[in-house]
Amino acid sequence: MTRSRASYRTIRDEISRRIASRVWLPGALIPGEEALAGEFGAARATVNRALRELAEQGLVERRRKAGTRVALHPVREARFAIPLVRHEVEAAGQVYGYRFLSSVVVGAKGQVAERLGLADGARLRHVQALHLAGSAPFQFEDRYIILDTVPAAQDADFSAIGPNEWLVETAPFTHAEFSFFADAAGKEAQHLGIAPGAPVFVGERITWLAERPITLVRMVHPSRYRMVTRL
Amino acid sequence: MTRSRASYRTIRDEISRRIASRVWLPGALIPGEEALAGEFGAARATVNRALRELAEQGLVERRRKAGTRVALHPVREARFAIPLVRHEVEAAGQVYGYRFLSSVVVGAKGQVAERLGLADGARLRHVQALHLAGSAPFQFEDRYIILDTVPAAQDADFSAIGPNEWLVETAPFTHAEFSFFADAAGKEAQHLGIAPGAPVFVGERITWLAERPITLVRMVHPSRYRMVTRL
DNA sequence: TGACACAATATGTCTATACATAATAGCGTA
DNA sequence: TACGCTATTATGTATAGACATATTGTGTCA
Repeated sequence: MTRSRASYRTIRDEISRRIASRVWLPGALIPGEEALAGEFGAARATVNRALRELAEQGLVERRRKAGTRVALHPVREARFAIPLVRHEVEAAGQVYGYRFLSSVVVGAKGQVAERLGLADGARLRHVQALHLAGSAPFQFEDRYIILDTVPAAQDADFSAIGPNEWLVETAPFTHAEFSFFADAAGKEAQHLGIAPGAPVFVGERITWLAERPITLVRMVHPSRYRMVTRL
Repeated sequence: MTRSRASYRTIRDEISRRIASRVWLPGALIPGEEALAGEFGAARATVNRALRELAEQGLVERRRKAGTRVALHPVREARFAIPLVRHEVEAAGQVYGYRFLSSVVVGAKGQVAERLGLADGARLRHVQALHLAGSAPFQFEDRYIILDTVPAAQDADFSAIGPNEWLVETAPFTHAEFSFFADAAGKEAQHLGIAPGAPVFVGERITWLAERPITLVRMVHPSRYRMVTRL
């Protein structure tokens, strides 16, 4: 009976349900893997996988010897996919457009040098481009590429393919830092077709290849943009 | 030899390294689990776990029978922790302050009713509050709680403890939708101590308990706020 | 009483094996 | 050639058993 195919999914969802329905209260210790394995008629490894996923979701906290307890303040995390702009636009059912604006090689200085941990004067390629959804501006891209780390970027042609797309295929990264915030539109206002000072949604990203910075990019969206995720 | 303690971490990191160093190029098929198990002197299950994690990170794509290949456009995902405001402020080393602003029970209507999938007139408790970091406004919270789903919220006292904190301990959620965007400050400007129309960073969240909406909240931050994550 | 060592314990990980399942590739037939 | 069935194959999941490791709690000794 209940040849219930006690898969780790079943177990995970059932435990999740018990937490949601307050059978197991926040902070409470839940039965050990062995006990649950008994209850569900599964192997401990199966229960382990179920609990491990719940812990990743932040629904429970696990500690050796201490056991598993329902998270008191479920510090859950939202996950946002970071796709290519092109894919993002196309996924919304619109036609992607790309407009190259400018490119120049400069020496690192000031805030940019500091944020990248570079000595003043390190050579950077500074690229600006505009991404369109249909005929409407979608994202203004303002990017610095560290030529020491990615020498090939020196001569890359960004007039047809965006530097982002070029980079993901050419220079994989190992670490990254993302930050998102609201700002008032500055010089990019004209490219985005909005008034100077209008609110914009800014995403900044720095990527590294094992301690060496690859690129710093500032992606500016008009305020109609929404970054959405579900869980 | 290489009694190398071939843990799944070791394997995962080594594969990750090979991808980063372009030993295995984007789009390329990498050896099967069996082969890798052989190479690393591990069981297939161990290799499986390593690859499964890499797939979750978006670094590789796996399909039955087709095998595992290096993601062409690594659609990686950034994960943002969604902590309690209080913890967020305290983690920044500042003193958390809370100011209750208003609370009223209203009937659902218009956009709010629509977004929550509620019939017009469903009873909601509408709460407004301000969260402070030190003496500076940190977040303006504008929340609707669906009383059908959380009857206890009818009489809860939000003058000392914020509705967010009350909810996470009282009404765990099973699903959620997050969205983030930039906007121009409206009526909340005065509470945040900024000029009307100044850019603000807005986080909206809807949570559900198994198809039943719990709450809709709009969290408004002054533009100095940054949402940051690393990976 | 306090500090420290140690045993007990729950989770963490690995192995070997088996069967399940999705998806491809190839074969045979119309 | 086109279509559809089938065998094959790589991943997906489950199992029992074992050992590893972190952490708690206890007991001992100063």
